[in-house]
Amino acid sequence: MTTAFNNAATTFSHGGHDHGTCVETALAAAAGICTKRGARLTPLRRRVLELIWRGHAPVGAYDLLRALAKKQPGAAPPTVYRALDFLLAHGLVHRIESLNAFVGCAHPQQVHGGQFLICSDCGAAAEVHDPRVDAAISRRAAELGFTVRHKTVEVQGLCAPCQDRLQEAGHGN
Amino acid sequence: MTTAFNNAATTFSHGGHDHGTCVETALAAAAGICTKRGARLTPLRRRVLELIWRGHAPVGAYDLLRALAKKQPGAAPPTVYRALDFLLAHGLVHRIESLNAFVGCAHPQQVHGGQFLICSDCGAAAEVHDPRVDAAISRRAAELGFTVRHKTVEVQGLCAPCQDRLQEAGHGN
DNA sequence: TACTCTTTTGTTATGTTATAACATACCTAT
DNA sequence: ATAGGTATGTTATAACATAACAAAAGAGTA
Ligand SMILES: [Zn+2]
Ligand SMILES: [Zn+2]
Ligand SMILES: [Zn+2]
Ligand SMILES: [Zn+2]
Repeated sequence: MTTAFNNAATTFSHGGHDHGTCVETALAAAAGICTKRGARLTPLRRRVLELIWRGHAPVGAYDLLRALAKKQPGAAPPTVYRALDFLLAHGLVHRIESLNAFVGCAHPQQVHGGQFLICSDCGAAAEVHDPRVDAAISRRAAELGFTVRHKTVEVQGLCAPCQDRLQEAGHGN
Repeated sequence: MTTAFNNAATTFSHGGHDHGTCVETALAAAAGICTKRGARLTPLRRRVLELIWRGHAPVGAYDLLRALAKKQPGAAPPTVYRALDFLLAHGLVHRIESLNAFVGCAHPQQVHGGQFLICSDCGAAAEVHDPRVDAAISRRAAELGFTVRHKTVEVQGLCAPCQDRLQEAGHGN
């Protein structure tokens, strides 16, 4: 089997993976998608996507702005929010509602509402697509005559490595 | 069977229900819970809870502040955020992350993370507790070694009455 | 009662996130 | 070239949230 990048295990591996490959994969996928759709992944938009992919933890718009402003003094809030709007519209990033922050999409090929596991300790957010979760929500909504437009599932907790680390640290107490 | 207040059908009934009863039920339940716990549902906190229960649509903190300020000129952001902190801590209201807004809890007796169906048209948010949704999320998290602390499920879409109304309006086009 | 400790509320200031509105630059096609 | 659309620059402001300290109110005790 081929190595799967941008899955939950990779996200929570805390640097124990080749993150350069994550970024390359994501940027290449984004470029391909935009070309196919006739959308323009301009240098600015590409730069913002790159900044978001600096890690697996969701990034705030003003963090992006600060990073952007280092090489681009004219950058202002609309600069980054417009880029984010573009990236969101094309499914290249997701907004994490409970953090007011943005994270790169692990599977931008198909349209989807994301389900996220967010580690309270290391901050990483892993995108998962559990059809059972999806089906359970759809089923319940249908029972109530509710038409679903978008599902938000965000689970706060501790990833396995952080649990282990915290437990280890606890031994000393 | 007794009439069930504050369920999804009631929430989406668009005024076709006795909302006074919703409010009374909620305030009485809140008072009971606070008494039992030795927590103080002060006039201010009670007033904020009452304002949140003016409808079934989530309310922003600054909307609450404006409403509060009419009878209480000294009210400032901390006034309302403190009251909200209290109400959240005691499970009397929920925060809707995707709206930065707050809604009354329909079942404050037991601790729970809420699942919400939010109508994009009328704005109402119905709290549901589907054990299958809950179980599916827990199961998936467990498979990935992720320890769940809090689940956020917020579904945007159209409630049945709004669908019907929009479809009806569409006939004229 | 007077005291003291704790909780709640008042008050001012500031931090953080997001958008409105209009100007300019840049592509693309005729 | 030039007109129309898309993207970015720029300034201002709206919307959401918290920090920090002061004053008041409640609850228990001497
Ligand atoms: Zn990576
Ligand atoms: Zn972690
Ligand atoms: Zn009601
Ligand atoms: Zn509705």
